[in-house]
Amino acid sequence: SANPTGPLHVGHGRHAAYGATLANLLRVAGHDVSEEYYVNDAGRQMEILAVSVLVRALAGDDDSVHFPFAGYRGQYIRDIGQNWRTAHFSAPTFDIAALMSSLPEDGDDDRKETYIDALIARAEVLLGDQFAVLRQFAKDAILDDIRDDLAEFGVKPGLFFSEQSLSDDGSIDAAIDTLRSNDVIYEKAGALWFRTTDFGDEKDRVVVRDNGKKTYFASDIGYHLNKRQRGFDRLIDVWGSDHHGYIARVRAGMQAMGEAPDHLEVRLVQFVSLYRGGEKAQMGTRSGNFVTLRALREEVGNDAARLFYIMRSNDQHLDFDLELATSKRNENPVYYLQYAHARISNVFDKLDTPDWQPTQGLTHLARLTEPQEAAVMTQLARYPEVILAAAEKRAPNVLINYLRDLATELHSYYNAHKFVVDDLELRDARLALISAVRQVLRNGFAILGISAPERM
RNA sequence: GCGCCCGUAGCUCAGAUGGAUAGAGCACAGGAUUCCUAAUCCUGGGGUCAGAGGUUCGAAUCCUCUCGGGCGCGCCA
Repeated sequence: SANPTGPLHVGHGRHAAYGATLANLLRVAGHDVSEEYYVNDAGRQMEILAVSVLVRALAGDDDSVHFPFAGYRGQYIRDIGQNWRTAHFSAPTFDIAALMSSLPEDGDDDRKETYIDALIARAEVLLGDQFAVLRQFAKDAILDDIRDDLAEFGVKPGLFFSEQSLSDDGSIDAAIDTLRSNDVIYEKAGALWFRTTDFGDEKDRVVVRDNGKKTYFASDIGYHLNKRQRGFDRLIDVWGSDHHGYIARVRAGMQAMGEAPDHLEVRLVQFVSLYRGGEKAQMGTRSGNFVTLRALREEVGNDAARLFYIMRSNDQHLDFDLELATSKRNENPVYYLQYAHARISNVFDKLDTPDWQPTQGLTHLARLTEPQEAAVMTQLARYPEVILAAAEKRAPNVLINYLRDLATELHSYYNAHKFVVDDLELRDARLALISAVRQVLRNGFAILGISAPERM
């Protein structure tokens, strides 16, 4: 999931790559898998997004106009503002001065919260029904961008699930009612609390605030219950590691609903640091000046991005070296793997009998007696167990390590022996073997979401 | 203070369920191309597996503590 308040950045990319690859892996291992992207489109952040866009729509590129400290910045906000104005606000009924007159003082501290709330309230008054239209417009624009970005990255969840829809269709209220009837809800200081301590959490948690608004946690319970009710046995969540403290309470929520705790499995993804050569690249989120997933993909390509993101175990910090990802040498695992595939393809391209079939070699496999051939065959035989182990451990990097080893054996074999020899029986046996290697590489690449180039 | 993740070669990292002399790439030194792509391969030096205890016939792996790094501990999302 990610907040639809701006483009995906490099951190989100790792989550997407991990989740998509894990889904592929589980599918190949025999599971029935559905992928969902949870959209955090509820609450105040969408309103903050709306006013950020509104300020830009009214101020244009006049940077002398004050921009709220709590607002979302970046070129994309300007673009959406411009588009919204053209589509829905071509004849403004008020100007920037009216929007911003006599608001409390803004500042880069606690004051920004008060300020942005006042600005939202003002915008709602001035825009009336149009405020909801604006909010929807901004959200759709960003979600469309995220969807396109992910699709280009080979990540295509079957469902983008809206958090807001849980409030709209009463799912959250229903969940809270269930909790109430299970006697784990109580009221304190005007808020509704869920006694998660009954289920091992370290303290109880608020589900409805004293201002009547539901917390993010309430949505979480509603969402997971909803997913269970849609028939899914096992829910695998991919979260940022900074959310690890939430596992206990969400699991408590499931248990209180009468769900077995092991129906929910949470996989944490650690942070990504970008490097360019030896130097750490800027990745701060301040001023909207972060590195987007799209920029990263454009710089290193989809294949390198997909592979680098999941090359390391997901619970380990990732140093993503942009120079390494584009280098065309052994040090770059993308090329190393793909080159093995291209080399094999090239052998078949050069073959003077283009209709050659692997079955021709199967009856002569006993001719494969070289140590490199034994090594390749041993490695090939491991593929099924590696798939199962990687799926079981939820660790796509296990598959990558395997494919690297397979590529190594292939490259060594290639350098030690010629495949297309005059002895046709031996030739056919060798071609059958490398044809099998090519197939396993293709299968593995498909799981990893990277391409299998015929030539490089 | 409490919780989660982590600490393996100069650098980036593999080493699931404990098992023989701890592996790879980069970097460093040397070598291979009349032959299917050298984006490759082969050879070599380089490690007290953060430290200290413990369990075990056997520990990088399991347990405890210490040190070091990252991230959390809201009526935020």
